[in-house]
Amino acid sequence: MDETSQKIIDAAMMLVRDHGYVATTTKVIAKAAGVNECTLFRKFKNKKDIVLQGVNQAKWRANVTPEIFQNVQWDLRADTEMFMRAYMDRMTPDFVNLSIGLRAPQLYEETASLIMKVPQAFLLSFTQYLNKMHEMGKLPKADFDALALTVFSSAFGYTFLKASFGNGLLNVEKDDYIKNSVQMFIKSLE
Amino acid sequence: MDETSQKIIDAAMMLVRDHGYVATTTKVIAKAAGVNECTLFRKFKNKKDIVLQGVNQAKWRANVTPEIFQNVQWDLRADTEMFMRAYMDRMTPDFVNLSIGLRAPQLYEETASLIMKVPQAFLLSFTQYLNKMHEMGKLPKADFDALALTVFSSAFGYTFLKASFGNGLLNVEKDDYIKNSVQMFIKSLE
DNA sequence: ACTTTATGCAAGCAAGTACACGCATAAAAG
DNA sequence: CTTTTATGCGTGTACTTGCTTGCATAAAGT
Repeated sequence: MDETSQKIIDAAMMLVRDHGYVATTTKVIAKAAGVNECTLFRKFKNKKDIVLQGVNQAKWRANVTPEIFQNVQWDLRADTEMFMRAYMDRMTPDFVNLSIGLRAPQLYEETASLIMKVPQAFLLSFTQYLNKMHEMGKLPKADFDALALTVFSSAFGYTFLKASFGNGLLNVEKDDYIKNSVQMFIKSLE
Repeated sequence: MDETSQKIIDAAMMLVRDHGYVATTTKVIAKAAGVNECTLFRKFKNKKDIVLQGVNQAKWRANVTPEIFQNVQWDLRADTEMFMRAYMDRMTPDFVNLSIGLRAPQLYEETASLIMKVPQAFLLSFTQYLNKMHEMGKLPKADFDALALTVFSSAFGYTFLKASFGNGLLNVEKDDYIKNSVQMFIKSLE
């Protein structure tokens, strides 16, 4: 990926994040990237191609992959906090807004599976973790699918609401929120 | 509100829900409403005016107001389930998608406060409820702001994820999910 | 019977949109 | 030194977009 192309992609992704895909015109992409408009079309097939290549770059995905959840200590509280924090630290308001900006009918079909990978990474990893904890005799049998979903929803809900409404809606600090949510989760399993 | 204007508003809102505000053109609104395009501008100031009037209609807001949370029995489990169900029954995928479709910079400033009223209604009502339960001696002292937020995030997260990814991501049934989440919440307060 | 009101229809308009073409030029590669 | 490559610049094109105007007509109200 040459420097110019990368500048174009970066500009496009930031604009999509801030204004949505449809409202992001090739003209403003070019201006924001500091290149001539026709350069976009020399480097990329079309506008959609720019964004699609951006979505496929690691730097334009919140770095939420199964790997970030591997560092477990087999302690329920510490690990659940780690899971939530790993997600919430990476899924910044910027990335929340980007995934909404990408929800244009023209490209959603091609981006949905990528966007879905983030929640999937959390849910799969955490469910597997809970199952292993059960096998190790550290957890009673329970509906781990539903439990993992509840924990993830908590992380997701907070992140999304914060990104959308800021402190106008919720003035609970992230750390307090995580502690509180995990405490709830733990106690319910005792 | 005359019949024609209402048809126009309804068509516009459905299109915004399905394709977003920017991608919803006056041409397709007219076609979907079964009227001539110039009729839109006889009835409304401009495209934005159509959507703004739609947003202000009760039928185009999920009917989530503080009133729907009034029917409490002062039983923590029953009431928390009622809160979650009241929200989740009304906030259908259609309304989730509509609120995303409305997130266009051109009108977000004027719709954000309306969109925010839904989470606010839940959070305020539930926090007040928890405080009253505490006054009645049925609950120990706790950080009710953070607790309410966690419960709401659970409801919100499930609703949003279901609307966005359907059963591809989560095959947990709504009723199971509510029961599970509420169980978690209750136990944590014991 | 007359007037008002609501709508359709055709045409149009200024601005914008994605994208293309040809030409100039400067740097990099051979 | 020559050729290739990358880019800027101006112009252009086919189409769309939000919105307007003038005229016809049918229904509704008086």
